[in-house]
Amino acid sequence: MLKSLWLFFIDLKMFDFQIHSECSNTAARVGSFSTPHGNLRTPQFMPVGTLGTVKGITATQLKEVNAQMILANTFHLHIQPGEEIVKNAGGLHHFMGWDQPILTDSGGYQVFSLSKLNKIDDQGVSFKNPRDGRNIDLTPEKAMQIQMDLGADVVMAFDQCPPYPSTEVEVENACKRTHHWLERCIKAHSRQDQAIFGIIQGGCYPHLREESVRRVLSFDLPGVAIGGVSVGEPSSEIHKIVRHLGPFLPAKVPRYLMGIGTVREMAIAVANGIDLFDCVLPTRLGRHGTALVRDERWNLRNSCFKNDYQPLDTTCKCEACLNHSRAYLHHLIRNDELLGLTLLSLHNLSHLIRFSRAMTLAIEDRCFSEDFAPWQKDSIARHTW
RNA sequence: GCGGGCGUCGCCAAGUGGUUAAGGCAGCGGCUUGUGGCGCCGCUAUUCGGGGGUUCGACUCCCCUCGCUCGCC
Repeated sequence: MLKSLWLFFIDLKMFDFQIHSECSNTAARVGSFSTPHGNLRTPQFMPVGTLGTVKGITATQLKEVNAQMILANTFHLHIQPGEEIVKNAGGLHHFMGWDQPILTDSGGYQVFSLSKLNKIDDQGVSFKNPRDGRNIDLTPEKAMQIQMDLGADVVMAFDQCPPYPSTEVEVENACKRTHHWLERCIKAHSRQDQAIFGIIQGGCYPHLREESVRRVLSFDLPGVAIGGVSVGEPSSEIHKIVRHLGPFLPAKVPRYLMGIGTVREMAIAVANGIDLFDCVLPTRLGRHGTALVRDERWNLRNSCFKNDYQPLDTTCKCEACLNHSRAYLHHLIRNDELLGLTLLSLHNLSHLIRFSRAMTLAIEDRCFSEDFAPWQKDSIARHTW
């Protein structure tokens, strides 16, 4: 009794989510989520650092663009260097030199998207390591053990993420499996200094989403995520899912929309009560030579930037915009210079994090609306962006 | 000076008589949403150094010419 009380106390202290401000006419809210490695202000965008590094970006640079939490990936870190190495290094924070919050994805998505699956059943999945072809078994228990060894602040339940399109029966089966696995994940997870988030599945089928959210919420976890989006469906489907699920999500915990990272999707999600995002898009676009400017994408390879000596985005204070011209970035990208990839990735991260901050300010200033589009001249939220 | 070889897109390069002249690089654009710096998709030579000729038909054969290149004197 005493012990459970004490654990409850620790739980509260380590993972307290507080709402600071709410929008009057939407579900948008400003909050903070405490973790053993510091507080996370929400709404917030998390850079993705699959292998324990946001590709091409240093921890110092991440802090300069005000990144607060990053996502690392169980699947990739398990394959290389292996959780033992990370554990022996003192955990992922020490290993990668990042002293702020970290979330680890369970690897469920990668198992289904990246590897050649051999077998999937209620027990778990068996797949070929895409690196060396060796067989790897992953179960909810194993995924939890790996994540406990990695030592992130937030760990994700091991889920089955069905592709798009999938039949109703396929999605329903994936949901059932995800719910059973969630129960096993919770049983297997024993680190009190880590929060575990459950994942809602259900594809584009509203009644399956509803059933999933009910099942996941029944475990009363410190956070909840909407999974199974950004798997190839049109963005209008993402909007529908977010709008449909919003009213079902509990107010007291952070709500995380997995894999989303465009300003439009983020704005609509925040309007429906989402607090957290992660996405590979800003860094992947950066590596492919594309910069996010306002709500546009600029391909810096394009010859129109050859003689353009203006900063990329005059409203941005990132290293790329502060110190360099479009012409220089164009030159770097054209010549496959690593620095170009770094600078554009950095700018794109800065852009989405700045956008998170703009939404926060707009909610606090009570000028957030369903269609939060501060890049538009007639937007009431324009002054925050 | 004599003899041989070669000239096809900015670069490399298929094609040696038959309908719309491969491909690669470069160039011009596009795609990218719980990450392989991976990659994918369009567009880019009405014309084969130039000029004549043979032929129903010529990048392909013949002649002249220009340019490059190798060998011999």
